Amino acid sequence: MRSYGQYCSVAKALDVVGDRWTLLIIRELLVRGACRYTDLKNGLPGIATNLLADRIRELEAAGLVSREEAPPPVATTLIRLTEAGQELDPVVQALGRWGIRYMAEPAEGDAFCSQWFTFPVEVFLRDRDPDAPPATIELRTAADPAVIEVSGGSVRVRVGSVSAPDLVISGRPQPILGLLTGHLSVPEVTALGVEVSGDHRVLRRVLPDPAGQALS
Amino acid sequence: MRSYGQYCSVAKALDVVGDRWTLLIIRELLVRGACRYTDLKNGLPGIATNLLADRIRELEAAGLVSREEAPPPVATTLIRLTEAGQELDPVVQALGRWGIRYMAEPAEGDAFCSQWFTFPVEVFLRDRDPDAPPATIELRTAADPAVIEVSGGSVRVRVGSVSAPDLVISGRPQPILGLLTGHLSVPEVTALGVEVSGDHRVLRRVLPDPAGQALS
DNA sequence: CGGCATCCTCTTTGATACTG
DNA sequence: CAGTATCAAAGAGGATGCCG
Repeated sequence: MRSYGQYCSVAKALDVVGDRWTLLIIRELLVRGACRYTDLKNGLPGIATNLLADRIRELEAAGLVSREEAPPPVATTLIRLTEAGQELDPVVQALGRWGIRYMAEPAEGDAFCSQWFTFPVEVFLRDRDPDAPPATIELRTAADPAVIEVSGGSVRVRVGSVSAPDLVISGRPQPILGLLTGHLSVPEVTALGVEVSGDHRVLRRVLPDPAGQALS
Repeated sequence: MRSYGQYCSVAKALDVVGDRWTLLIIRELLVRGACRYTDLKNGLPGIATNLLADRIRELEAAGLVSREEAPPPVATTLIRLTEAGQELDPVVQALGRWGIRYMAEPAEGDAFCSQWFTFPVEVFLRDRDPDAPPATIELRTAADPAVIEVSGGSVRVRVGSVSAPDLVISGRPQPILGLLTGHLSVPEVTALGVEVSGDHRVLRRVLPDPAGQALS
């Protein structure tokens, strides 16, 4: 990217990460951890392959990501964030919080990946009963399933499945997001075609107060 | 900007503010408050005038800025952030903090504007003696002067001058920044051509601890 | 398959000149 | 002061090809 040529830390930051797609690549590496080239490509629907290759090279040159040869069983190169790259977390978080205002719209034709549930969950969900035994919620959309793990005061999301989830939420991403952010209640999302089956008390455990009350 | 087409709040945020120059326009409006077109142009050295006009229109359409006709004495239109625009402050702050790592380099040929002192000051300076009377530090570089106002527990920066500053710091932006961030001491910046004249105790009042000790 | 490189088209930008 | 007009250069997007 062409430098802004301004002696200001905001401009300097954007000199490095202000290019199109760059912060979304960082987002993927933050929520997924180390990735293969193909994982990145799948998590960034719409990116041109040459552009992804270019950006990874630029990020590597800037010291924000590094490549690592995985040992024989996997035998591929993994791309991971360096410490400087990880320190972009507050930037991506701030963007993710600010952008939540645009998630209410239907998003016709938008792509969706289950790891993107991470942002709303980190912002809105809390483990309000840290001493209770660990619990899991499985999220099932058209994309891969994701699991919310609630345990000892922390709430985490990861891509994947679990053998016996306490609660399963299936449906379109948008109403599920409405439920997780506390904007919609269980009856409301059910009316929107979302299926919520299992132990509803887990929801009360993680949802913020006003929504937790309105669950019924 | 072409949409990323991803149902993710980070991507949605970048759909709106991810264009080149856009976040720097927000930066100017955050640190300067309402601005005329020309003020923005001066605070964004390097931007093409048509691009600035385009971006302002886009930001207006997105509801992040609004235009306001100033009353007769000024008789010009002011551009100001809406509430949604102001809420980008955490994003710009996070970028500004992350970008500080690139401010150590000499920045040969970079432009500088005095309002950009705002970011390091907000990050690094504190009023450690809130009950002391208000104090002011004037910063003089090749650009317009700026004033750091220390009063009642808060530290602010504004463009402009003051009649009788308690302390005056003159020189190149880079070593002055080193002083304000606590990376350089007064003797060190003096050796780099910075002149510090007045009541040095004001510096002890605002600088963080380790540097405050190392002033002598 | 995973991991790119090439080629081509289209859009965005940067620089400068000009106007109400 | 507050933009618009013009045009060349750079960058993005999309398709396809190559190689271990």
